[in-house]
Amino acid sequence: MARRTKEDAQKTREQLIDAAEMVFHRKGVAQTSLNDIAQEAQLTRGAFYWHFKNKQDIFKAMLDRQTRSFKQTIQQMDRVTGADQQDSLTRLRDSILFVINEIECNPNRRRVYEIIFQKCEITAQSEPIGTLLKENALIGSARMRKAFDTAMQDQILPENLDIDSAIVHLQAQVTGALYLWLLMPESFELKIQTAHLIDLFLAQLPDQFLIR
Amino acid sequence: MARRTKEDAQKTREQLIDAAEMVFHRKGVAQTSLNDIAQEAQLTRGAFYWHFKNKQDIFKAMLDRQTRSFKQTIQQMDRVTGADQQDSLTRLRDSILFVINEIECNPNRRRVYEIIFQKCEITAQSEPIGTLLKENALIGSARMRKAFDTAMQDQILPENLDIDSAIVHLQAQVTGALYLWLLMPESFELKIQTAHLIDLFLAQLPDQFLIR
DNA sequence: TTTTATACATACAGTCGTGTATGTATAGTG
DNA sequence: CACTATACATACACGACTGTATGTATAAAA
Repeated sequence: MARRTKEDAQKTREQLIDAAEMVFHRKGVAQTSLNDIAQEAQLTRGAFYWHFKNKQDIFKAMLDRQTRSFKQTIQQMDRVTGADQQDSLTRLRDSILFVINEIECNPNRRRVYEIIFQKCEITAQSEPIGTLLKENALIGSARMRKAFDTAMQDQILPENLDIDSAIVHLQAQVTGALYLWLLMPESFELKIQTAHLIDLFLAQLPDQFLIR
Repeated sequence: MARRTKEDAQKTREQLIDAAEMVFHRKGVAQTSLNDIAQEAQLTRGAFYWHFKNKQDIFKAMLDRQTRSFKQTIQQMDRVTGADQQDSLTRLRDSILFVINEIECNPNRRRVYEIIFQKCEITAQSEPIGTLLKENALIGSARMRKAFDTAMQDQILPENLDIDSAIVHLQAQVTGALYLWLLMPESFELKIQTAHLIDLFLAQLPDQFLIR
C-alpha cells in the first residue's frame, strides 16, 4: 500500500466515516476506539490520523456529512413539492412525512439518527452534538412557524392562533414518535402513526390553540 | 478510617450512588471513571469495589434506586388521587402531570432523566438501560390502556375507539415534550404545555381515533 | 477478651487506547 | 528525470483506567 491519488484519498476519508458510522452504531461512540474504526474500514490508525484529528473530529465530520446530505435531499423535495400549488399546511405536512420516511427507509439516515438518540452522550465536553441537536430542533420549529405564518396570511388559520404553543405541540409529537419508534420499532408503524398524528393536529389547529 | 457499622456502610453505599449520579450527569456515563465517583464521594476505589462490581453495576443500582423511589412516590399519589372519585381519564391526566411535575421540580429525578436521555449510550453491551427504557415505556402505555379501557366501560369513550393508536399518540406527545424540554428547558414551560397537550388530546379523544 | 469478619484504604500489575514519530511507496511537479 | 509532498502503515512512548491483592482498624461474635 502506498500513496494514492487525491480521489483515492477522498474515498478513504469517506470509507473511514462510513466505518465510524457502523461502529458507532454497533458499540456506541464512547466504546469505539480509533482502531475499531480503522479496522472496520480495512485501514490502520495511520490513515485515520491523516484524515482526522481524533474521535471528536470524525464524529463531527459524520454529523456534518449527514446534515449536508439531508439538507440537499430536503431541498430537492422542496422544489418538487413547492412546484404544485398547495396550501402551506399541506406542504408542511408533506415535508415532515418526507423526513420521517427518509429516516425510516434510508438505512444511513436511520443509523445516524439512532446514533444521535441512543448511541452517544450529550455533554459539555462532547460537543458539537448538543448544539447540533438544538439547531436541528430550531430549524424544525422555524419551518413550522413559517408554514403557520403564511397559513395565517392566507386566511387558512385564524389571526389569534397561539403559534408558539402549536409549534411545541407538533414538534413534541413528531420528535416523540420518532424517539419511541427508534427505541421500539416493532411497537407501531412510524409513517402511518405520524401521518395520523399530523392530520389530527392540523384538523384541530383552527379551533384549538387560540389565544384567550 | 476503618470499619464502620452496618448503617454506616449502607450510608457510604448511598453516597457512592449519589456521587455517581452527579458525575454521570456532569461528564456522561462513559467518560466517568470509578475514581471520579470515589473522589466525588470523598472515598477511594477500595470503597467502591467493596459495594459494587464495576461501573455497570453502580449504574444499574442507580437506576434501580430511582425506579423504586419513583414507583413508591407514584403509589402514594395513586392512593390520594384514587380516593376521590373522578373518571379514569382525569385520573390518567393527573398522574401524567404528576410525573411530569416530579421530573421538572425534583432535582434528583430530573438529573436521572437527563442521564437517561442525554448522558448514556444505549447499546447491547451496556444493558440494562435499553431494557429499562422499554419497560418504562410499556408501563406507561399499560397505564394508558387501563385508563382507556375503564373509560370505555364507563361509557365515557365510544366502543370503537382505536386504543392502540391513541396510546401511541399520547405517549409520543408526552415523551417528546419531555425530551425536548430536557434538551432545551428555556424553550417552553413543560408543565403548562404538557397539560395543554393532554387536555386537547382527551378532548378530541371521543371524536377521533375511531376505527373505520 | 480474643477472634473474626467487615468496611474500607493502599499498592500493584496489566491492559488498552491515544498521540506522535518515523518509515515508505508513489503521485504529482518542475 | 530527479525531487518533493502526499497518503498512508508501522513503531513507540506515555498515561489512564481497571481489577485484584494486600494492609488495617474496628464492629461484632464467640
